[in-house]
Amino acid sequence: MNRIQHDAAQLRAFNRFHTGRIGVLNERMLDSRLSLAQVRVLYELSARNGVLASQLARELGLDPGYVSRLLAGFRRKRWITTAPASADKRRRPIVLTKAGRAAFEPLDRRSQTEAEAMLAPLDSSRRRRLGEALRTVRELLGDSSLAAGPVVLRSHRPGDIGMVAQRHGELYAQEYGWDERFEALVAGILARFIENFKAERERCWIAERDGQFLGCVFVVEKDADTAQLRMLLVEPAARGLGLGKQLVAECVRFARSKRYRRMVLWTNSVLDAARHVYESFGFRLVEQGKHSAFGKDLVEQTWELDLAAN
Amino acid sequence: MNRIQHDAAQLRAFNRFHTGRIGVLNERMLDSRLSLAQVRVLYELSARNGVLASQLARELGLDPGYVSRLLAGFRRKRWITTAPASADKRRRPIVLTKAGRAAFEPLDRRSQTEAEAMLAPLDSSRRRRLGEALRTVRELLGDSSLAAGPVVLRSHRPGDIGMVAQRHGELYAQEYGWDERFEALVAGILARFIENFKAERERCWIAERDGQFLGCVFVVEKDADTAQLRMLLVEPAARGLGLGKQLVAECVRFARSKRYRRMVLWTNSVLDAARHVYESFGFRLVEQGKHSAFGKDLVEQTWELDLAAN
DNA sequence: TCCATATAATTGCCTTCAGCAACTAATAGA
DNA sequence: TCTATTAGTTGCTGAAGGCAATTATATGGA
Repeated sequence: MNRIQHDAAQLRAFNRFHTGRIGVLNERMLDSRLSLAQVRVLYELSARNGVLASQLARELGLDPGYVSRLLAGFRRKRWITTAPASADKRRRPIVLTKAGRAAFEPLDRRSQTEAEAMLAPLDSSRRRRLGEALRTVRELLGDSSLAAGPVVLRSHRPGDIGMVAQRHGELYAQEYGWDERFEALVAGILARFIENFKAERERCWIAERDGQFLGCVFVVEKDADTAQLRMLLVEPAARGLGLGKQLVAECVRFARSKRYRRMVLWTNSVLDAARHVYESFGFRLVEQGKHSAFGKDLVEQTWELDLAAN
Repeated sequence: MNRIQHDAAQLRAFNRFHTGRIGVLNERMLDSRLSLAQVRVLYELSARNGVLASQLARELGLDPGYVSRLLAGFRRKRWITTAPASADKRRRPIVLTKAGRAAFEPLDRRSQTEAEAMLAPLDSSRRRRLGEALRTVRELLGDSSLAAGPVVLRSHRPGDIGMVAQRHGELYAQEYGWDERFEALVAGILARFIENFKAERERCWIAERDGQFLGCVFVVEKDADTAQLRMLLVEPAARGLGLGKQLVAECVRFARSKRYRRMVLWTNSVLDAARHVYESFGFRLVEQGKHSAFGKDLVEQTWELDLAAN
């Protein structure tokens, strides 16, 4: 069994577990008179005012005729009414009545209570771990309704040094085939960064979203007048957000505020995306040369930005 | 909304997502003539020879009468037979016939293919992340059938250096309140380990289970006669498995095989569990002294093991 | 030893579920 | 203006599946 087959088998095992664990709870919904389909429709109605029957059918994967009948049933109980028609007279947006809300509310509360009961045996750190895992699954299986949190920049704390080294190591291995010596180089730089850390002259930014590492950048003192930008990294998952620019902008702003006169950085010709970011800030290529490292033949470059200008 | 209510809401959101995403796929099982219940029963039958109808009903949450009818249907198609009765004549263990297996096999393969298709858009690191998340969810929601894989020891590869540093940093921060300078120390040691790596004299072991980091240990050359054991770490989740002993045993065996005459290690008085492991291998405390590091006052110790003995 | 009680499996009865196709009404496109 | 498409409804129907009664066997006391 190869890797993807194994992963798929895991996914199936999870699905069986989940239908067993959750599905059964739902089947005859919490000893109300309502079927699972009815509850799902009610939930949608309560969450989104004015949905169309056709939307419900499509999104919940139900037969349109069946949905029509379910809705007819709700209408008979006066749980829903048809909203004043829009321009298109075929459409009849559905809204829950007060009675409908009242009928749904205890179900909703009950289901909430069940979920809480499931979490009760877990301590808060486990709950957080569970929450992250659930979010990860949804994200990776492409839940479009999953609202992403904001990107936050923060300074470093324990665990970050290793994380930054690890992501450098894995990413550059994946994308450029560099071997573990690159990761070691980064680890060494990071180690020195912490050991000689000058809070007034140096800084790092870790970008996260929902606790997930998205990228980082470091500014270290090269000499009294020169700041060095190091270890700019943007996760593939975060590309296209302008995160690289944002991180470099922080560095430049910081360096200016600390009265550095110039900023330099070392990079590599294969890193196209990064180069474009540097260029956009006015960095100029001042030196380059071939070298061999990390199991590859590379062209290293030194870029410089005059901070005194403009 | 307090914390647990929020978490419960997340769980419910996940359940809705999952039933939408997976449930629907299953409903009318892959355009075969079989219902979801039939497929679930078939799956159980194929996985466990000789189950009882009552077990199926209980474990899948189905009505016994319904199960009986499903099985009668299968029996009519000659997909199952009743195994020779056990001592208890009420019980009729069910076994799949060859025809039953043949009927299930394409379904199973199809479902496997569907799962693979779902994973196809994910690269391998995302797949690993997904697999971990799925496993976490099952573990935390108490899936008793979750069998843990074997613990495997392997050598290092890109990403490990950072991971090892990160776990040192986070764990020691959590458990002993050491600050990020400890992580930096570890990162520096790791960087030098890779940069000066002598494949014939040095080695590291990373312990994993199901792709999850469980612990590590390193052996580096101190001088021609002396091996140094460094960075022994066992994750809290893996404690009690004897992993610490196993890792140290690998180190000692390796050092012996490379003709080192002694093995030394540096540790700290607060690390009780590790000390016991060292003692059990015959390490003797040869030196200790107070020092301040990582924001704490500590007692560092040097231990030594004579490899020439016995 | 015998009886009350429990477990395993089956069957009859019945309601609800839910797929399919035909149908109406309104709209959009050519 | 004609045609195709979309939104929603309705009739028909087989299957799903809950509940209770029934049979056969086991088991644990008195």
